[in-house]
Amino acid sequence: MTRTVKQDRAVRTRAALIRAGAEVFGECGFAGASVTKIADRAGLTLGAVYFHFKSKEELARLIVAEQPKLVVPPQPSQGLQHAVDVTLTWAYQLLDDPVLIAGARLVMDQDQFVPPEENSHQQWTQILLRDFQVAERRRELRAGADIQAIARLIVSTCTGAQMHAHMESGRADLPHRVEEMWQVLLPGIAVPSAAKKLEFGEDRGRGR
Amino acid sequence: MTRTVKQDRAVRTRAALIRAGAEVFGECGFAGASVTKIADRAGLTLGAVYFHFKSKEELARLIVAEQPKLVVPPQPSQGLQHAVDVTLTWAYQLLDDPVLIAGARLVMDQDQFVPPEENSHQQWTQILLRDFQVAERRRELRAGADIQAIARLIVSTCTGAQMHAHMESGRADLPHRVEEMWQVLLPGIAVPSAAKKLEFGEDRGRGR
DNA sequence: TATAAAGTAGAGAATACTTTTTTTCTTGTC
DNA sequence: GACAAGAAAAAAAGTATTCTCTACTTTATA
Repeated sequence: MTRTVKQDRAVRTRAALIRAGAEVFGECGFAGASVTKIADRAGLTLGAVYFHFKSKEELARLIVAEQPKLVVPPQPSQGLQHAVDVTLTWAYQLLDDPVLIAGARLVMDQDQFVPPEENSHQQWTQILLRDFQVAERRRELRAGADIQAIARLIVSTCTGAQMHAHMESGRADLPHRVEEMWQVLLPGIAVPSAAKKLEFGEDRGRGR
Repeated sequence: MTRTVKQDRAVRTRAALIRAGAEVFGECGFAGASVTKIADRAGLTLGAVYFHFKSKEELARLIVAEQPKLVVPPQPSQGLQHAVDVTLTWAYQLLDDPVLIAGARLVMDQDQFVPPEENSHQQWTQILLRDFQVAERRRELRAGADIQAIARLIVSTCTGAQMHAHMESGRADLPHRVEEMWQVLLPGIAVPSAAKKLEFGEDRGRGR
């Protein structure tokens, strides 16, 4: 009997389809992106798309699920600094990563292909919440801070900032906006001594 | 020659179409909303839609343009308080106004039917910017506050908060989130004496 | 009653997503 | 190295829906 493993050509075309899908979803949204457009963008045909993915929904779902794995701060950190690093890394990486761009664009379309419990808002909120729990133990936060509310606020702000930045500058000034966000937010949530120690800038977002 | 004025039946059906359009756009986004669905929702036919509106784009454009006029705080105010009032009014009205809901949903789809200079981000940012200019003259803001940056930040946050609230609670907790936003933001932008005087709560959003 | 406004009904051409069929390529075995 | 078998991709077809436009009919006004 002839056993055949997955060919690496298949691995490549699958990656190409995910990339092309991310690009088109990022530009047109879910409903506006046609499978034909995606196949064309990848230089492939409809058959290739439907060989690798069960449906347009599944392709979109995989692209959204891929996201959190992509955002890994270049330098180790904890607590408040880690929260800062995650947002900055996300902002810088969003400048040229089609998958992250698609994730941001599909935020509102998610209900069409993602089960309610897995939406990206909650994913990001959980990540930040853990950082703030650590920050709380390290006494970096003001007394009585509602860390759940703060985590949600930051995710909201980043989501909105991405949209503004997309429309006004092609996202180029997103990192700057994220940094501004922290400058305005910090006095309200962190103790001054902890806020003073935080590091920002490009180093935090894409390594030195 | 027989002159005939616009019949008020036409006024009613036009309003019904705008409402139906807003509902469907709000649920499906621009590309996902079909003109057929809109006509069905209004209990009318395709012909009626195209009699009143040149195209699907035009209908969406009108719905987005309608927005700022809809948000009028119930009580007169100025400066910082007016900024607060506008955001709260917007949040409360968004709970049950299909046109505002559509405006929020279409934020990312705008490039498909709105000329770049008229996008809703800039509309709202301008409104808040004027409030902050007044606030600055009244010495409500901290020295050296970048009011342009703050205005953008607030619009971003409201945009993002609407999306989170939509997914997690059907928007029910949006006013609460907006109020939380101000509580966290104010220490960073306003002088304590001015912040202390601000009023929040449902009264500010939909009258007493 | 005549005229224009407002709506209905339906057609057309394009495009949508998906499935099925056919071809090409790759791999393992002899 | 040739051959067989299955994986990968192309090609094509199917079904449904898209947006828009063009008659045609109803309704309201003067």
